[in-house]
Amino acid sequence: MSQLSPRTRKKEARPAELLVAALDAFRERGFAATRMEDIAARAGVSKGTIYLYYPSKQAVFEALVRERLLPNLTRIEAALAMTPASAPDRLRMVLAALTRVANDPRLLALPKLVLTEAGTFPDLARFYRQEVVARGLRLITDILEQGMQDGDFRPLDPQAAARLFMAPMILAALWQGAFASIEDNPLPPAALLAQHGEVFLRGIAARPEDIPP
Amino acid sequence: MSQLSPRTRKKEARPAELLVAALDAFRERGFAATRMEDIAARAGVSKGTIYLYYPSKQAVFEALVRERLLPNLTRIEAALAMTPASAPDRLRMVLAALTRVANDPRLLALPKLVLTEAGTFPDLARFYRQEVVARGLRLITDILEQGMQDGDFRPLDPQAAARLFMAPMILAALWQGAFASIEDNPLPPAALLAQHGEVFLRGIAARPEDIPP
Amino acid sequence: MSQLSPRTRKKEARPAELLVAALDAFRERGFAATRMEDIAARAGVSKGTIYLYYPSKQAVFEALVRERLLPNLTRIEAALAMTPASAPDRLRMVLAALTRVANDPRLLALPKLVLTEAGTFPDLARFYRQEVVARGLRLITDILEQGMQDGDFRPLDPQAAARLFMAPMILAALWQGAFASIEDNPLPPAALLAQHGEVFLRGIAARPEDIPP
Amino acid sequence: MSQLSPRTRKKEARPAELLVAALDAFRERGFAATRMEDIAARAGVSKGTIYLYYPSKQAVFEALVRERLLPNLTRIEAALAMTPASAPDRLRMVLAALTRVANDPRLLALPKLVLTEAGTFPDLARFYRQEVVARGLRLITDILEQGMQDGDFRPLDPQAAARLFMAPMILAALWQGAFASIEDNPLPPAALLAQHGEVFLRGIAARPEDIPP
DNA sequence: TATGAATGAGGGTTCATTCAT
DNA sequence: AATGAATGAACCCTCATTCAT
Repeated sequence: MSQLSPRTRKKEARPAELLVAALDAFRERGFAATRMEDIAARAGVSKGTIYLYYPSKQAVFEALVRERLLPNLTRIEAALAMTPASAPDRLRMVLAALTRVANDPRLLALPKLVLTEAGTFPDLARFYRQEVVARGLRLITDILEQGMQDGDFRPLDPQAAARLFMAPMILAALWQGAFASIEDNPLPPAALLAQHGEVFLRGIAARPEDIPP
Repeated sequence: MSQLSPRTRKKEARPAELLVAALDAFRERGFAATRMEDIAARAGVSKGTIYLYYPSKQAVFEALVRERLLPNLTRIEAALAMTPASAPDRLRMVLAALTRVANDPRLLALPKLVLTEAGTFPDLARFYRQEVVARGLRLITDILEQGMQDGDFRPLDPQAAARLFMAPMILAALWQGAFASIEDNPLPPAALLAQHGEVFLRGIAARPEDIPP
Repeated sequence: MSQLSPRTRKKEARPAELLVAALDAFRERGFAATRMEDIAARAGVSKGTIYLYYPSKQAVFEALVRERLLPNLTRIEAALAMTPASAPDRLRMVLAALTRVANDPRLLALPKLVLTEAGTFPDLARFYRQEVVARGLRLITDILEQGMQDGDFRPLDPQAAARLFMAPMILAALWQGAFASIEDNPLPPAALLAQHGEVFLRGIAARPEDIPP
Repeated sequence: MSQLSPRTRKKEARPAELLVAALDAFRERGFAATRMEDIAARAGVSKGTIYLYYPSKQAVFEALVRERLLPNLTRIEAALAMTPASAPDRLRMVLAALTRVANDPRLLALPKLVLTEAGTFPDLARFYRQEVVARGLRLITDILEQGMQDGDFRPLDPQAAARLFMAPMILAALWQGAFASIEDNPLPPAALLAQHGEVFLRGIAARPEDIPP
């Protein structure tokens, strides 16, 4: 992999460069309003070059989701598998990971784009539903169920509670795209998620008085 | 709806008919992908007729927000102004109102559309930001501050907490558009919001043990 | 004709009112850019009413030319037929008539409109060519030939000279439409035609020194 | 013109090819009635190609005026600046240049188009007024004033006389577009201008008897 | 006779995609 | 592999004309 000559390595890097350019373009204008020429210009190549690597504009979008979002999810899954932490602490770990994502506007843009464009691209929505959403929700429901068994959380519908746990993240993602440019005093995503951790953990705790403020 | 030909139906009903048709079309395909002809066909009129009532596609969208979403907000504001209820009960009232909206897919589609298309239509985003979001958030922050003063809620950042309170509503709105068609066993918005009410109220309560489960 | 009741007279006047409105509209925006609704609004009627009197927009235009331009031409022909004046004086009479037309922006607009739109309406062009241009040129060529016979004018090609005699009139007509609105110090048509009379009469005179300055 | 396919022809020639095609199309149908597709078909390219070189239909028109009409004017100005000829001879030079333009139907179509469409395109009218009309009139008024000083011309209003000098040219331009196709025995523009030179020069001469017939 | 809501063909413009170089 | 000129389908909007009242 790293034995390749610079010339070859450059060729290999091209698709990734294109995806970065596409992500920035999509972030700024949305999928529909982004022209292939915009992406090409950002990547410093010509319009036709994109088609050497991706057969269509939609394919660029799909590659973006596939290659940028999933690795983050996999990383969290791995970290959780290795730790013996309690359910509340695991939720805190997930929240910390989400906060890292939320602080990177590029990463934060991906869920927003998917949600925004899912209606127009059923294939993408299906892929995202299965590969990202389902896996992400399972992560949370597993923790919730463990917490209920351990007596840390009171009885909950894990499906609903898992979605509630993710909701502020989605809100933060959408907010940046929708109102970022016109918002006078934007609330930083990190502050939102911090408060969320407190409120949510207390809200589901079996003994709320034990939760540090 | 009516079997009468367009020329014989009453013209006063036309704008409302067009908005309903437009909302259904936007719900199904999004704003950008909806053609004026789609809206016209749904309304049982011809393309040009729309322009007798709205000067552009964007104007149709704006009318939709203005005439469908704002009245609901105004109604809640009025109801809250008249009641002597405590802060927690006020939050429950708002949640009940949100649940009513969430159970009407047409209404629920509007916030989703705005969030989805806001990037492309800064004017609309600004209008929505001021007339819907700002007013809605003030509603919640007022309640939260009252609750803190009354000793019902523990100390919170009202700006963050208000957004957290709304987050599941946004999630429900997005979910239906993005994944409704492909979701195997969708979680009803009402169930999500019910659980949210419980968790959130406990999470912010000064004495969580007083909150009924 | 004048025995009709007011109610009937009003109906009879409708077509003429429409033509006046159409002329004003055409003057201001040209034929193509004038909408039937513009004409209707000026005439104080509704769009559909125009179609009760004229089957199409083009028909309105043709009626305008037919009923407004020809009578003026006929009047000059009649005046010339009755006078025993010399050829130079006849030319001066024609010029005086043209000056009266040139001072009435409404009348002046008609030749301009025809010239402007003739390319798009071959039927109209043919009618105008035969009924207005040919008759008008014959008027002038007759005078020029009389003047040559009488020894007042030097030998000329009457076809060319007749067109030269009319050229400044055409120029004045076009000028008002094309540049009237942006011209800083417009030259009044009457001044142009006055100078033209002098220059042209001297230019074709057999004894230019006899022409008063 | 070339039998090569558009993709193989040279791109440098494209703008000029498009202008020729556009001029022919405008000549035949006028600006408003010409569709971009007409121009494209004449140029042997597709509709979209035009937009690679000109941002709008109006821009095509403006380029036409700018690149076809102005150079002719500049050429005359330069020629006059270099010659020591008398005022009458200068007028003859201008007339010769006008005759060359008048003999080229394509060139002759441009002033006609501007005059015809000026009402609808104020920007174009303003540009033409300043860059073509004003410069052209100054050319003539300068000559007229020199001629009056030299005692070659009798006292005149130079503004009016300059317009009178141009009037037959305008007439010729309009005539071809308006009636060319239906005229039975058209008078060649050259003959008209030749006679005009004679008549006008005699008409403004201080000593008409010196003017050769 | 008069209205004005409704129609729908038509055209300017955009842009994802193709392809000759 | 890379280019970028060329393509042409698609879509918003206009407005002359129609027709039920």
